[in-house]
Amino acid sequence: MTVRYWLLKSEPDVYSIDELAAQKSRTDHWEGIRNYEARNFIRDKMRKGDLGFFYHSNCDRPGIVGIIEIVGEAYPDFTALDPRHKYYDPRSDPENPRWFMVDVGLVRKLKRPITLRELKTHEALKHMRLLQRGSRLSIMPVTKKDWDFILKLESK
DNA sequence: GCCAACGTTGGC
DNA sequence: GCCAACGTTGGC
Repeated sequence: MTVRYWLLKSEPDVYSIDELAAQKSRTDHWEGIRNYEARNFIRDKMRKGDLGFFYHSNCDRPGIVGIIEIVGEAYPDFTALDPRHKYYDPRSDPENPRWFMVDVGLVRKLKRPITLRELKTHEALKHMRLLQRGSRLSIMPVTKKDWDFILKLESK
């Protein structure tokens, strides 16, 4: 079973990598995905043991700040079913849940953030979905080649 | 704070 | 099924 690689976006004002680091056993659920393509990735393609980049979006210095591991298969996003929750979606039904979440564990923070700006300077990464104009997808696959390339930047 | 690009909704 | 209007994302 081969490991897949992912990139997961979060706004640090909403949920930062330091908040994940502060959790018990540095593990938490990844809530609030409300986009069908992103949902399909986590529900249908993510597997326990896959790895992901933790990406800070909509902030001063957007970029990759850490590595996380998917620690379990997707299950229904309970925040969509709770009327008092800000992520409540009345169209989600407990019998037929519309939204899903996964649990993730922090593997480590990067030694330094690898910013979006830096990623954009590399011709080799030009094809990445993250770098496409207008790309807003919050969960996306990353090829092993790109994964390795980006991790090499960390020590440069 | 601005705004381009995007995904979703809903009238027709 | 089309597509205009809308709300959201997210870089800058």
